[in-house]
Amino acid sequence: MESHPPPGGHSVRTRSQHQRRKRIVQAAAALASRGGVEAMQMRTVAERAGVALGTLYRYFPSKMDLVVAVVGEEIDLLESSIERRPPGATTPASRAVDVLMRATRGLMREPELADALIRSLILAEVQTPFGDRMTGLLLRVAADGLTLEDAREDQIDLAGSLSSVWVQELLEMLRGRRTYDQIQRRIEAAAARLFADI
Amino acid sequence: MESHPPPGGHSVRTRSQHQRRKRIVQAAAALASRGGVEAMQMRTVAERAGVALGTLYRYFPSKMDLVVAVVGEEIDLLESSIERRPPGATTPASRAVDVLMRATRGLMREPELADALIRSLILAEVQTPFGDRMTGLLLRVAADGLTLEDAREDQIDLAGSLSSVWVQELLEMLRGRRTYDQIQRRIEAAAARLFADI
DNA sequence: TCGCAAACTAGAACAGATTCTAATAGCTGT
DNA sequence: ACAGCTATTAGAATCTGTTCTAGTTTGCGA
Repeated sequence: MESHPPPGGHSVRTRSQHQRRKRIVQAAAALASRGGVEAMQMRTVAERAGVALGTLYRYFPSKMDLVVAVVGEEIDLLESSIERRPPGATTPASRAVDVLMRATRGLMREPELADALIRSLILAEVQTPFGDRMTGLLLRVAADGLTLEDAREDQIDLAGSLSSVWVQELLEMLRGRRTYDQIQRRIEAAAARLFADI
Repeated sequence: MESHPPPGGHSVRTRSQHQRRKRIVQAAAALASRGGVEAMQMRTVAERAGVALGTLYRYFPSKMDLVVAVVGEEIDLLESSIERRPPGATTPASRAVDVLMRATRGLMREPELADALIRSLILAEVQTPFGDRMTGLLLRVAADGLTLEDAREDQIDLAGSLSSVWVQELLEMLRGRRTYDQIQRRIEAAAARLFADI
């Protein structure tokens, strides 16, 4: 239910705790990229990361928290990729499409992981930074550096909507009900309209 | 994972099997409309429906299948209500908004059940007719009688996108992260753009 | 260095979904 | 009435997420 404050409660996370946390997330990601969430069993993750089950639960109070952490890393990758090579298209809508399709291709590379992560996140009871981060990324890229704080409410609404459309399309694709081209067409259509006057 | 063919495998479902199935679904719905999915425990459902656990699993191979069945009944209600009293607004976009907000209010009445509904929709492996039905309903209502078969692909895309936005907003609401008014604002903004030239 | 609080560990315990088993009940065709 | 089949039942068993326990290790301020 909670996010994941460092174990101690009040103090700063030490280096070794940071390492441990990282090892756990990596082990989890490795397992998930094979058999999906069900292969990512808490006992197995703990074993693989070389920590006790209780320790795993100290770092990640629930499996969902762990999933969220794994997803967080994926988004980090996307963000740094965008930073490294920003979309060069000329309209806000096409820059947004660029980002989303790049993310789509990234996730397609590990379909099991993607499927597991997307599903879990959508079902998550916990507050996940996922939606907000994607929304912020879209705004930044579409409206040239606009941040979530500076954006007008209606701009946030529209970026959020585009993000929703994308997530749903991604899910459909992972279910085998959409091709990459279909997603692209739909995202382009939605972005062109939603971001027309952003 | 599977749909739910009648127990026997090949033969027609008998009356008593039909009754049994119905009792199970009713018991499940009753439990879910209180504590949500977690209150709807398989043992409890079986007990409440007066069948053995094994029998419950013969009818519904997984809890999700049971949820989907419960949800199916709710969707029927929703659709027939909308057909009984069609939205009277003047623009396609506002008729679509009308439908979606009516559905929203309907679902708000049983939040626990709604939560289960939306979640199951999103993660169902099985093809739930819901997405298509909602898309079709939106098209029909917005473009005055247009059916899924007659619609152009781009129209279906846009209606599908609006449906995605709605589902995501609904989920956020059920998580307590959106108010009704926020949803309305977002749906109106999205519909106005997506359905502008439908 | 001492001592304490927090972190860690192995493993048992618990909970709820799902599966399995052995036995019984009910129907169908002969 | 009988044989053979499927449905059903009670209950045990299994699997995995989560919690709990009791004891050990570690970091660190006095």
